[in-house]
Amino acid sequence: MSEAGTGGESLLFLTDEQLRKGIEAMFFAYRGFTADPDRILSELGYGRAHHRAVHFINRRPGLTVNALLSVLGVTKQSLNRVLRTLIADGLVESRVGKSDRRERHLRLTERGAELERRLSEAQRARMRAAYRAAGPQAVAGFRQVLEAMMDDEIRAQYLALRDTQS
Amino acid sequence: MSEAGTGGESLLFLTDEQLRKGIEAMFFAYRGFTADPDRILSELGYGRAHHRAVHFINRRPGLTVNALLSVLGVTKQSLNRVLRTLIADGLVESRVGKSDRRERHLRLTERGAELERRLSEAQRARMRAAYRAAGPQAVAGFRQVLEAMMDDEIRAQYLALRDTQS
DNA sequence: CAGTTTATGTCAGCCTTGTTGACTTTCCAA
DNA sequence: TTGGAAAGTCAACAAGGCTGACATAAACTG
Repeated sequence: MSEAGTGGESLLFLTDEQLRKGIEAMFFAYRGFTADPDRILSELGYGRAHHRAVHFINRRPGLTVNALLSVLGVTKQSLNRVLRTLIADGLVESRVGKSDRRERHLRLTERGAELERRLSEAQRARMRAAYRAAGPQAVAGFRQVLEAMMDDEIRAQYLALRDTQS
Repeated sequence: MSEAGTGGESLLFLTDEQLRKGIEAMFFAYRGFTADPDRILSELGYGRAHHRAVHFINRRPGLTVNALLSVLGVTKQSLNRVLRTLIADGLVESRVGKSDRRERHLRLTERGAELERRLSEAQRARMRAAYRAAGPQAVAGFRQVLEAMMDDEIRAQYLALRDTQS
């Protein structure tokens, strides 16, 4: 795994050693990525699962339980537990669907939106600092590698969501 | 990436919208990042915690429980449970410290090393594909952003480990 | 209209992996 | 030599995954 490559480009960045550094960087960076929201959440007695639900409900207001399920990649029983507490606490509202009354459409209440802003601002602040430190070109590369790392199915979901207005 | 900015550089990459895309990319990519090892682990009745322990024991053979604890960022009780099963299953060996007999020094057995190779090769394969697809420049940016995203303390640990031979 | 499928919710029970508290063994310093 | 600190272990609890079974309501299909 080394030395000069085909196409006149070095392949040194594909050595096991380089890959290992990337793997460890991913592991440690993800800890930082979730650290700030985690602190806020634990004050309120919530966990990461609540954050994820709130995030995607904010992103697609009115989405159905089923849609949320498939974005999050968890079972309905697992999501339901989280959703139940968010609804009981008045952060999420569940409305019966107009055209299909079996569906429940989810949206954040004003209080839910407030929590969402608090969580996402904390997460953005760290991201902003990292982006600023690394510069625009690094950020473009960062996004490229992450997108290439996703499962095909997940990437399709991500791309469909990516350029959507919230 | 265009426009004029302070210092002659565009700041469009720091908009909330761009940050949000990065946050979601991180979320979905991490799922892909762990997906392959997770499949192998669940066949064997292990979880991600076992993977992390095996990874870092392989990286620093002979490290103490305490050292492993601080790399992983969990409590010793939590780690102990995982370690106990790995030792019972003959994947990890625990030796009483020579100079300080309170310490336990951990290393992989041959079977443990075999599992480690299987797990890390699966993870590297995905990483390699992503790196190859994105190219060396993107990879450099990827690493820069990840490093900037870590907590200061964690980054120090990561950097100390980064260029160490395993 | 009867029967089936779909969307959702709920209960029960299991597992992994985090937590805190209490305890033992060992080391070291006063 | 004794008391505290450090390393590790055991016990018990909680969050949040999972599966399986089942209920309800609404929609769809023959």
